[in-house]
Amino acid sequence: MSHSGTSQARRADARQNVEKILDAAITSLSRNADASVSEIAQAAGVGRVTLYGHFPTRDALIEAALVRVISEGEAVLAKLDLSGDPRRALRVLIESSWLLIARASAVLAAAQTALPPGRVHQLHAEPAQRVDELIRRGQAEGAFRDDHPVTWLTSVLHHLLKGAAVDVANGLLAQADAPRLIAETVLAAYTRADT
Amino acid sequence: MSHSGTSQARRADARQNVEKILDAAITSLSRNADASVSEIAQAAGVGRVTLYGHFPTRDALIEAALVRVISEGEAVLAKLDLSGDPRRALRVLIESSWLLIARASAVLAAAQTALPPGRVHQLHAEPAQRVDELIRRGQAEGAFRDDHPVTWLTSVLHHLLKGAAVDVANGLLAQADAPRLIAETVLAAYTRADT
DNA sequence: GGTAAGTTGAACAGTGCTGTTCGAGTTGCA
DNA sequence: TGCAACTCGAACAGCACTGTTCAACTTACC
Repeated sequence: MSHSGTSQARRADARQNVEKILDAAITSLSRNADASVSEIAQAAGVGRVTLYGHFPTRDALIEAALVRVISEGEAVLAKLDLSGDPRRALRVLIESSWLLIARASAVLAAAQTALPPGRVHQLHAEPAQRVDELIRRGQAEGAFRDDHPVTWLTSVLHHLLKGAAVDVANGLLAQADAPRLIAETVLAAYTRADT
Repeated sequence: MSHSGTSQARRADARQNVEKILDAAITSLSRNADASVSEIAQAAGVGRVTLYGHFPTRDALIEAALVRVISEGEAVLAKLDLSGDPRRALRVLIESSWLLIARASAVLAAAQTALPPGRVHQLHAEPAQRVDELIRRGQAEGAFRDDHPVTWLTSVLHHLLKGAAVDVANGLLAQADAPRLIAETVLAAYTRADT
């Protein structure tokens, strides 16, 4: 029952419960950024005490959920072929990962208030850099506008993804339409307007 | 001391305190979406009991703050000349009101979790429609792309404004650069990209 | 089948919040 | 000057949550 350690020789159901809890944490935190531990435990179909058996504190649970959702995102990102035309690459990136990224940014927001400042950015740094490089390359090749700083362009991508997720959650936007609209909008935003 | 009523014959310092409280509520909620009543009272330089003297409940306070920040926005919006070239109008709209709108959306987010669902949208409907009409007109005149639904275009504007505010708060974006970047990005996003 | 590992609800202490009451102190205003 | 309006801190009850303990239970695994 000792939480973590070197993660060895745990009984099958224990490991399974950790998974269930993390899943429940991610979806619960997505719906409500300050979901209670009881709420998450219930969503996981597990007793509250069991949860505390695996995670010493609520913050630790949130951090674990964040790590998980980020590594999920990393896994998807790593599989993608982001070489070649930057505009195509960006489209691929958005269309194949927008749901995951939406989940991620929901948990990210939840973590932002619960974890020490900087910790989130630290965990998020690696996958973020991958996107960063794509955009930088796009600028260098003349595919994306270079009159805006990279940080702003990545920010735009981030906010539009997150915003679209919010819209879907609020029923203002259909799941199916989202990826296309996001991709077209981001590509347009990355292009200098004539006027 | 009776809260509200027909808002008459209140002593000067009382009215003044209500103002101080609302101001403090707006700025406090902008920093922290679930700021406590004590926090807000302290920020207003007022006792907690005094605050409860003016607002019966935390939710009532939040609603009042929302009403106030929205009407502030309305006041700014109403003063603007949004006729003529839609692209120019949109630029004017963003540059002259982005700070206010940022404040508004922060409080809006805070209210979203504290007020009954629909209430926020209800209060927000009027000023939102004004922007709606501008975008609709822009589409009709061929100034904005019409292959995306109006709801999405307004959403894009909304999310970019809010996102920029977050970036500024996090030190990722300079106050001074924000309006220009937002305006140029939104205008680009409203323009069909060649590719 | 036996045993250690894991789960569970009940119950506890501690904390921080909301909203209220009270009594004493200030202060606008006529 | 006087009084009602207002403010204020202290202190209260109620609630929800976080973590912890315990003793009984089920279950994976050899």
